[in-house]
Amino acid sequence: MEQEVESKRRGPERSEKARIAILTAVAERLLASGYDSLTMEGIAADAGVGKQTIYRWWKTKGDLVADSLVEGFLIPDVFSPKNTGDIRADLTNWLKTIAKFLKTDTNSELLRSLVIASVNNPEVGENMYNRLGVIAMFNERFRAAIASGELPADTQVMEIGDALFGSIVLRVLRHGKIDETFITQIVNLLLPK
Amino acid sequence: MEQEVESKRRGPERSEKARIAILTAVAERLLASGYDSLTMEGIAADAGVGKQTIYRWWKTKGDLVADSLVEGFLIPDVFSPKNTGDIRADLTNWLKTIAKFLKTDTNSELLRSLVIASVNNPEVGENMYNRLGVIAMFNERFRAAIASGELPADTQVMEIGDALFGSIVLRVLRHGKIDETFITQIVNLLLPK
Amino acid sequence: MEQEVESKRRGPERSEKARIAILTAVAERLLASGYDSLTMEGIAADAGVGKQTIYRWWKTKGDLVADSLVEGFLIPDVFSPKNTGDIRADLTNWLKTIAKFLKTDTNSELLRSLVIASVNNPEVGENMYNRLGVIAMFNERFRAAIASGELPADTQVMEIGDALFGSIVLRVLRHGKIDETFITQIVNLLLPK
Amino acid sequence: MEQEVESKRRGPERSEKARIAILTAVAERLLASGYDSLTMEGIAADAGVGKQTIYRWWKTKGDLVADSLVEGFLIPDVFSPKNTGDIRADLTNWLKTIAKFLKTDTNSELLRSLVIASVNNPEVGENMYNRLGVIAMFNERFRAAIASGELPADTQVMEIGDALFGSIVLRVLRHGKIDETFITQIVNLLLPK
DNA sequence: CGGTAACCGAGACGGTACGTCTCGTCTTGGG
DNA sequence: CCCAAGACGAGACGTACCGTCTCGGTTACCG
Repeated sequence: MEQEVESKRRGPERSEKARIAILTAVAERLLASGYDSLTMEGIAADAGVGKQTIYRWWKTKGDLVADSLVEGFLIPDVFSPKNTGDIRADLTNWLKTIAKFLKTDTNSELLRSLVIASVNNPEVGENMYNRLGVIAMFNERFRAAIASGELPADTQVMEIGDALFGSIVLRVLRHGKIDETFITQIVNLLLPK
Repeated sequence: MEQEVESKRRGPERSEKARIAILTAVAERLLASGYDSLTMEGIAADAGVGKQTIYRWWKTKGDLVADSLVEGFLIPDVFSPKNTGDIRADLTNWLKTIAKFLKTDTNSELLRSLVIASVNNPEVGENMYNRLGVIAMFNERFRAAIASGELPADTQVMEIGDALFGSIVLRVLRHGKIDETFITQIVNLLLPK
Repeated sequence: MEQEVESKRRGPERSEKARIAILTAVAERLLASGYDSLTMEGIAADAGVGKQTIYRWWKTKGDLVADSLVEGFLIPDVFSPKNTGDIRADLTNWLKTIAKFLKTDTNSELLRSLVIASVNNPEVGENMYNRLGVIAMFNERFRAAIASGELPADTQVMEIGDALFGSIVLRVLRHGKIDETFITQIVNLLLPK
Repeated sequence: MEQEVESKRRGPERSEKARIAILTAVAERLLASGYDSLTMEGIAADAGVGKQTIYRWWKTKGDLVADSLVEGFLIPDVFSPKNTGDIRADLTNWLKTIAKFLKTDTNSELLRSLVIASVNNPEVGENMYNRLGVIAMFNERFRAAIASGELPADTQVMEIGDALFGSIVLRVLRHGKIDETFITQIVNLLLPK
């Protein structure tokens, strides 16, 4: 991950242009041809940057992916669940957004790449949760539903979250579809009326 | 994957000794230091085999892992669920076996390696299900429970399976524990009394 | 070189068809793309022959080339010098035949290949002398000229031969021309009127 | 006013240490065991260098040999012919130096290796001429002899050179001796009194 | 205002591994 | 015992990247 800012130093400041170029190159490569083709030399070439500029600010490939993810180069900002007061409806709608996103080969391949990256760097996994709104859905929306009495206080929130997102990951790993039937079934299973 | 047997050809037959040596080497490397250190040259050296002998019979690294998995070099034969007539007890016991297996760093690292391998080769994923008894648990034990009336006929068997195994995979990816608490909670969630 | 025939042995006799196919394949490869592309596997494939059949009868690549040369697959039978009673005229005519032969890229490349082969197998060099008529020219035609009194008895026959053929080899090695001027000059130099 | 046309390159300069190590390794391998054992991997290993560093600067094995030759790693600097005013004596002495050099198996094997290398790279042949003093002998010493009237103006200098050096090459190819008798005879033949 | 420390691009370096090719030997089954 | 086929252990080929190091050039603070 990126280093912290020091108090005062000499010399030029970090080039924002280079930083953006690098994270953009990471995203383009990842989306275009998957994790295997994500080479440091390729990124440097695409970004028009020296390799040292990459290694100066990121230690590993996983850090690069994590950062590119955090900064929104990989997954759009559309996965914040709404709160209409109906937890089942909100969950279903959120799942539909995810299903739509994963419908393209590019995006499901991206998710597979992120799974690989998260093996080498746990931060990738965490950020993936964030970008896809998993945290927002379960840590916030579900907690709110409990607070409002819509759900019982002993609801196993994180277990439901893992079961739900785990189902999705498994399906994507085996190139399966995330369709309406699946959404209905999984919601019924994990959030019975 | 391995080629099919032809009708009749001339020349020496495939060396079983080499085949075993290769699959053993794959398993040893995978268990010892993960997917990243699984190099074709290393496998060949460990197995005392020419590289061409590997490429003659397997096209990709994923094929090697899939075969090593299928032939039982990676995961032991201990995950067949029992049928005591009590589906909750049988599921819980099966989960405990898996939890015990994944308790060691070696084995949880192995599962992470298999997840990576399954991205490049879907067969790895399928065979992982088989070896860990996921198929046996859900396609057989659950079906039997439905047949015996222990479970309702409309039980979403595969959805439960994915949710359960997906939870485990997610937990292992983020180096989390699979403990008794988790087992109790997930069973309660997915198989309510 | 090929093995000697034993007195009596069991089993089928050596396949003449295979022998010819192999020597033909050697010649074709050598003429088509030079010594570097002369691989044992390529020869076997071209000849429709098992590799062992080659190794059974020839020990080295050089032996193959030597045999292909001896049997006339590489250099045609047109280099026997005539004896018109005029040694200068006969030598000049013989040189013109050689010059014509070496005019094509294929043949000059062949000679370069034979030079390489002769480094690994001296027999190739000797047979090259034979096929190009060097032996016939100097060991026979020159001796005859001495016997008939056309040349002095102390003529350094083999030295002249080496000087002449050496000039040609050097020129071919450096891709130089063997033209009429060269022939006139070298004859004047080595066989002064 | 002169313009600074050369745009200075950025980045590290070529490593002279690596360059010398590589050419030395080429020479050692060539002298120790001939052209066949001259492998790129072996050179890289001997020189303590990555293979890419070789391929970065030399395209072929022949280029390596040519460079090693040019830089004097293969043939010593002792073949400049003298000018005593007696061309026959100078030629004879030069030939004796060469004969002495070629007396060892190592050096005659080296010459055979250089002949092979020159087939793939004409520069090797040219540089061999230079290092052995052939150019100096014929293009300079002979021209001087003509200028001083010691030799007739129409002397076929290069033809004599080729005939002489060709004789030597042929003899070395067939593992023959370059002895005093040979030298006397060839000088008498090509430079009659 | 000159020194100097950290930035940048480029890219050479010693390495590892890739997947392919060929070597020479060995092993089948058929003639 | 010959033959075609071809598997085998071995190892070189030339390429792609790795992560480190070294250039010359460019800021931007600091004394």
